[in-house]
Amino acid sequence: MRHLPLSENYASFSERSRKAVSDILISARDVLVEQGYPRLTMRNVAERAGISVGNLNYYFANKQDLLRELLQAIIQGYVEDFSQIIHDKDRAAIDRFESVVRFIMGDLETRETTGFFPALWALANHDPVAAHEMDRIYDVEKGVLADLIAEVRPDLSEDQVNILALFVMGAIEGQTVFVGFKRKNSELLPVVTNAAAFGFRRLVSEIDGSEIARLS
Amino acid sequence: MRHLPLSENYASFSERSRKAVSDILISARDVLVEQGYPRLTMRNVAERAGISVGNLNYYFANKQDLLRELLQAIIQGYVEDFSQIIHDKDRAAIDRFESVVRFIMGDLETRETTGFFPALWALANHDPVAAHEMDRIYDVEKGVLADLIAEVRPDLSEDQVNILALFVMGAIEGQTVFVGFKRKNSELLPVVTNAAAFGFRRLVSEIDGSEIARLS
Amino acid sequence: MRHLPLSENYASFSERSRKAVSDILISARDVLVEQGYPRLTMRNVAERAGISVGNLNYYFANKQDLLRELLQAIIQGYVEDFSQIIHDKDRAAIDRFESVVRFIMGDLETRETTGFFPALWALANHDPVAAHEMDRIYDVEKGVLADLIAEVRPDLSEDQVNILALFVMGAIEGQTVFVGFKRKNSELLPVVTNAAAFGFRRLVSEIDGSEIARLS
Amino acid sequence: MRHLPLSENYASFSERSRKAVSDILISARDVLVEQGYPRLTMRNVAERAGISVGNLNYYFANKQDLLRELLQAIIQGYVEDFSQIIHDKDRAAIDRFESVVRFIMGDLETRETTGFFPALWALANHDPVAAHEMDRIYDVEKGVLADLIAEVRPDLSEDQVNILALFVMGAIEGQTVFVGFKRKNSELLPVVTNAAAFGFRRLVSEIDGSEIARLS
DNA sequence: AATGAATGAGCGTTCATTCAT
DNA sequence: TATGAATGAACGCTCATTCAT
Repeated sequence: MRHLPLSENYASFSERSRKAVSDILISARDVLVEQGYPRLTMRNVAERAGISVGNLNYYFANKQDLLRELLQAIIQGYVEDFSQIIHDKDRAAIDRFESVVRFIMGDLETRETTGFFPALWALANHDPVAAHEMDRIYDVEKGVLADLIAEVRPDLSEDQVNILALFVMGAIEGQTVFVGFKRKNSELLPVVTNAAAFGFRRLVSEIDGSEIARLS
Repeated sequence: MRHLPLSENYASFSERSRKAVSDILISARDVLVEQGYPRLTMRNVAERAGISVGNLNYYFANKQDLLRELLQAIIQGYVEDFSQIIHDKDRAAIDRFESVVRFIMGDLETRETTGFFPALWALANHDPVAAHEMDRIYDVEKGVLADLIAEVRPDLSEDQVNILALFVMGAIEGQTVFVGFKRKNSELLPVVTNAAAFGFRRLVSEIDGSEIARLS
Repeated sequence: MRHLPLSENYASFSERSRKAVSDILISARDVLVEQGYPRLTMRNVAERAGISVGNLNYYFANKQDLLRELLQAIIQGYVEDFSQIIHDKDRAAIDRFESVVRFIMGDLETRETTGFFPALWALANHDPVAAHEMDRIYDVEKGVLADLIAEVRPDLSEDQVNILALFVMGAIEGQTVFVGFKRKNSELLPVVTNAAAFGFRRLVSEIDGSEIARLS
Repeated sequence: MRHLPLSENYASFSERSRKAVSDILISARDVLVEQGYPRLTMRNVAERAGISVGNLNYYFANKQDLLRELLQAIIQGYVEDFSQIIHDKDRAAIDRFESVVRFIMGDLETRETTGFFPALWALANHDPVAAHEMDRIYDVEKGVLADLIAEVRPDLSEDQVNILALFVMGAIEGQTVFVGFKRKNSELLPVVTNAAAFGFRRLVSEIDGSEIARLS
């Protein structure tokens, strides 16, 4: 599983405390991913982390705080992954674009991703903190895609590039609930990935700027 | 808002009962959509419906039953909509395919759709009833897409058609959390729809069967 | 099972009503005997009787009333049985006494008796109605025993006879919870009955009046 | 009142916890004895103990657990009393037997005994835990009686001794509901005790083994 | 007579949170 | 830091009872 990087809020903490906080966040993530948000209770997290509820409340004064830090930590992990995608300048931009698409889709089949993101999306509908963290990760993901699309299509405006990136990102993320971990068609992820790669490649390469704005 | 068709379980009920059940389901849907699943409590639903908890339990013996009927009713509404998509034989299959894509995407911006589906996806990760209802609606949606794709591309095998339909469906549904109701980029739904229409049209028209199975 | 004689309260009722009341009481008795007092709910009784709760409340305005009538009816059945014990004047009084002891003990093994009386005793500790009905049945039972003891022992005072009858009655009833229906030692009822018959016969025949009042 | 010995489950608890558990069990016993089993609710117990329902559930995770511990504790108190009955070897076995009979009967008039045992008997008809605890106490009581009877009557087989002990025990316990605390004839307990002592003494001394097996 | 619909109180239980130690 | 103890509100659900039809 992805590691859980602590936010800078904990920079000044002792190593022991950082370990405790980290253990708690890992436990919370596991509960959330394995049992869903309604079962993400302070008790369950404390039990999973092997500490008392009182102690959990010492590290996280309330559930809101825990949830915020949890979302930040999980999302930071994904953000760091995206940031590490190498922009190998030797390869054609469109090929690097396809690589990124395939990379993101490859992640959908992990238990963590399938368990976490639908919960995040649902939460973001009513929880501002979740909505904010959701924006954070997808701004990064969209930025990665937009950079590559801009390189492939210097003729497009920034807005047009942005729209394409937004669509491609949503289209990829949407696969989660159909071919994700233990989902009904999870064995089809590889071939769906092929369809995605082909489709987005064509789309990005061939769409005319005017198509984006045209009336239906 | 979409109406909530009662299941045939209630066919034999009195008009008064059907009205009460319908009111309850509408209240439950509103609570779910507006406040999210964790707030979907028997008390909240009863209060919203203007009845007592006792009476709510009279109509739905337990929360599981209420949730099942709610999911069935909501999903039946979507299923009926899909079933009504006219297969206008005068138009080319690829044009009808694009119409369907635009129709589905047009639905994403409704409050109900944006509020409901992420909740359903999250629920389906841990609740078998939700998982089953989710399968039901997406089998229909995928079937609609697959029929059209098969008509456009008689050269593809059933499996290949199915994979394309699965991808297109996931790609459309994924837009929900980015351009849905009150989401950050909801004003971009029309142009993203254009990108989707263009991209899927190209994909379906031009992909070679061998592309689907090729190694990455 | 013993029949359930309706009290004279229902003498003026139509045959149809008497049938309904009787059905309800039988259902209530069955629920009480089979499931215990905590499960003797209006709903359970109505369901068992195949009528609605509303209708049950039509016949018995509240649970107290139902319970009172139920206790009266059940106990009346036992009372009538006791009353039918033939005082065969041809046999010796002590033999008839033993017959009555054996008769009462023979009843303990029925499901109804084992299920009903402990519930009645527990109820009588806190419910005046139950206490009153309990007095009623045991006054009769004690009277039967006392009459025979008085015949066996004309030398004893009425008080002394009464005390002996009270003791014998309690001693018999107490067997219920040890050798009653499905109780741990229920297969020993016949031999325990022998011990009882022998013991009470000796006791009644041989005890001296002065023994009853002596200090321990 | 009898003290309530905590089971060894609580041996490792802090003094404060043991005090709390003990207070709760005492409160629960009082509620059960004074108000009966249907009123033995978590809320009533908590209120009686002067704590919150939440705290009650902290000590006893559910009502079943509370009931089990309560029954165990109450019964352990009686068991310990029985175990302390001195087998004074200087006196004749039959005299010691009579003493035990008188000792047990002397207990019937306490509020606790009269309130508790009928509730236990009723409960045992439908609750396996109650049935088990009931077996536990009566196995001890029967053992005490059987030991003495065997000493009095070395000519009887173990089975025969057991049957006599079973009968005597039931006969004693049965007095509870007639001459127990605040029962109709409670003032007669002393004289009934005399009758019992005399009757059982004669029975045990004089019954012939063959009487136990004879047909009625 | 009989039903179905409705209520409000109370049930056992879980929850996030607080606090003394 | 860490625990165990405590709270009060809310949870899903059942209950006896009422009422319009």
